[in-house]
Amino acid sequence: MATTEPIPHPIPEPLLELIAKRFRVLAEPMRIRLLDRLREGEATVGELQEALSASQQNVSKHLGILLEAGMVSRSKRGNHAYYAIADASVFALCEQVCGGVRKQLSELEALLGGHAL
Amino acid sequence: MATTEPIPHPIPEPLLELIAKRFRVLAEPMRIRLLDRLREGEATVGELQEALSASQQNVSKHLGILLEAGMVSRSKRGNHAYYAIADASVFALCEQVCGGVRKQLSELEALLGGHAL
DNA sequence: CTAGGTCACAACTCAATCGTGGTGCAGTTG
DNA sequence: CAACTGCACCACGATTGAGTTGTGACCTAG
Repeated sequence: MATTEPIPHPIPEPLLELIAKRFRVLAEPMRIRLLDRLREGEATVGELQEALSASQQNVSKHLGILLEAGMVSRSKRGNHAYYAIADASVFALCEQVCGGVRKQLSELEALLGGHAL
Repeated sequence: MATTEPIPHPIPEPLLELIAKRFRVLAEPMRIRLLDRLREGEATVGELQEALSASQQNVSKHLGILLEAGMVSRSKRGNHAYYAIADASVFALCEQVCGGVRKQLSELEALLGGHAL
């Protein structure tokens, strides 16, 4: 989209921490599940709570983290809070990671005798 | 490389944890610095230790984590252990994240008065 | 105004992890 | 062989984050 060559070589410290922080946000299965569910469209806390079989407080907390990271947006309508994907680029990230995971799994399968999953 | 559309919609649990685990590996500034330094080519633990101003044990430990994640490779030659990038796709990830960070920074700058970096 | 439902915040517990110090092992040198 | 160097493993505080419980704020309905 924009400049695809943004990184100076010795990555400066503050940028380094921002990058790590962003990775850390995605380093939790629950948050990935939330994002994955939000892929279908905006949803309320209650809907996400039920879809993921998690507690309301936990869902709210993780949504708060995703919100602060700028990955989702919140719009309060009436008695509900609707969350939606704000930065669709996270899916590109996930797919990249999935590629790496796939590669790893393939190697494992090869070592184990070539059986599929 | 391979299929670029690998993700079924409700991401299955085990895959979910693998993805999160991979993100977690990159969620540490020290490891990103190690990868960034290894971008120049293979290096020994001592070289990395000096380049990053970190303790030998810490460097070795993080390299072990990166090694287990399949992101670097180790080759022992004589009395030294040479580490090198094994999965160059991690840089694509970092650049994607940098894109997101840039966007965030731009928005912040816009809010603060539109000054450039 | 009262009752019920939805969401967010605060405090707590528990597990994982970072960094360090100490130590063992392999390889090199004289 | 003996001493030294380079690296990895183990165990220990100390910090961080996830998940739960409890509670309060806000909106809606009757």
